[in-house]
Amino acid sequence: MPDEPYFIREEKLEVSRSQGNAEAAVEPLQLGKRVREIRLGQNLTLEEASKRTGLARSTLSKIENEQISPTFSAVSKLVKGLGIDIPQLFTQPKQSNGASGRRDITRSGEGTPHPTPTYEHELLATQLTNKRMVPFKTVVHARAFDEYPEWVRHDGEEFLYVLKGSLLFYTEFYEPIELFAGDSAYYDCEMGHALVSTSEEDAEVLWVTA
Amino acid sequence: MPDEPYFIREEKLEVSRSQGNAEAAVEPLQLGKRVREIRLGQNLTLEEASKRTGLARSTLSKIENEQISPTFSAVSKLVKGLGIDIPQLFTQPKQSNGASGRRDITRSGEGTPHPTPTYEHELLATQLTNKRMVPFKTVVHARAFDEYPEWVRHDGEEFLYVLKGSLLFYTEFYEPIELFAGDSAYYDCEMGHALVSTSEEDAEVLWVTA
DNA sequence: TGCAAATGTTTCCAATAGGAAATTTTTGTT
DNA sequence: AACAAAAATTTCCTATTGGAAACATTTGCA
Repeated sequence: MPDEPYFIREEKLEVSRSQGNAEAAVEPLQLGKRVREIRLGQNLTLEEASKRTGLARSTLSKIENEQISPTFSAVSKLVKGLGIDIPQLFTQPKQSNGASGRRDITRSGEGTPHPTPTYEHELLATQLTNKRMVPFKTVVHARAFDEYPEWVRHDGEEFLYVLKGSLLFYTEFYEPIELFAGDSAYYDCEMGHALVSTSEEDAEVLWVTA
Repeated sequence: MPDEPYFIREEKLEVSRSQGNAEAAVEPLQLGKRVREIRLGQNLTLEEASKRTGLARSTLSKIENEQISPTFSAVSKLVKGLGIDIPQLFTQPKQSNGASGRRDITRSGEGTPHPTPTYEHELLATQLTNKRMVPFKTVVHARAFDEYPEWVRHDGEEFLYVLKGSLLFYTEFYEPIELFAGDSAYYDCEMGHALVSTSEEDAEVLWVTA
């Protein structure tokens, strides 16, 4: 079972989801569909997308139709060329449709899970693509700073809000500071950062990246 | 735009989203290096990592030594099997490069108050300027939709998370929907929107605009 | 030191990704 | 409807990936 990542498995049963949004059926993520949505969302033809990404028209077609599994190099080109938000690729699709009247509701606990040894992420609003922000709720499993092999660093800015419990907020250029429920922080993600729970129960935080 | 809260307007959102530029240097070096760091950080041998990810020992070795560019399928297995934080894989650690090491902590209740008839905002992280996002916590005083003279509309996108209580989320193009603590929403702000508390106590929400 | 087990690398080859061009499908126009 | 142009898919081929096993290196221990 741990063989195929859950979001790639193709023939998996369709978990039907309650709630309005009609038609449910959370299809396991199909990278191709995702890419196609994003491309069409930008009104690009394969030819144009090809120019932007440097990938052949035929290759793009095959990727979108799930006929091949692109190499990391190809995915990188896609990401750069189409300005794709990385987490988008790893989260559920779902049509969001044009104009600026988009809306995506995520019920408590119904986000897309993404566990790591130190954090347990729950990605929110994953049905919308092309978002400026990436929101997710996280349970902080880490109990000591040395559980992190290295600083977490990436592009952009991050807003952090402590929902439950307390934690130590480590950053590369500042002293660690303890945060409690209701506290928040805003910081540049290029600066190494890491969280460590200090409360009895693992702390819970809300994170938004842009 | 009518009704745009001034604090959003003033915040100078410099949302610089790099859109697709052709060609571009791809293959952010050292995917392999990062994988190795992460694996060693977890004290795993290639053999163990192989079991966890379902990739052959030799394949892992080649990935780590940058001898091959793994397929998306392989990368996915890596991510799932080793619990890798996705953005970490696609971005460079970029060491001291960052002049950007800003950080702003806001203690619970210590934000900058900004009351209106319907909302009571508390602006967070106000010490930092030039942010991409504007986070604020809000108590929803409104008890009926008609307390709003007109739709609230402004530029950008908004993420909403219900901290306490329950409320009705009115939007211009959708049916109103009731949200409870823990629920969240992501929407385009050009679409009229408004909140109305339905719980005994005024609902509290966290808002992030970009 | 010597040797065995464990870990990591390389080789070989079958499977498959990616590009160019041919083919098919869709779209728009008269 | 018929045709042309645009867009997407498929074909064919070469280059590259990924797995099994051989090979090499390191580690641990007597």
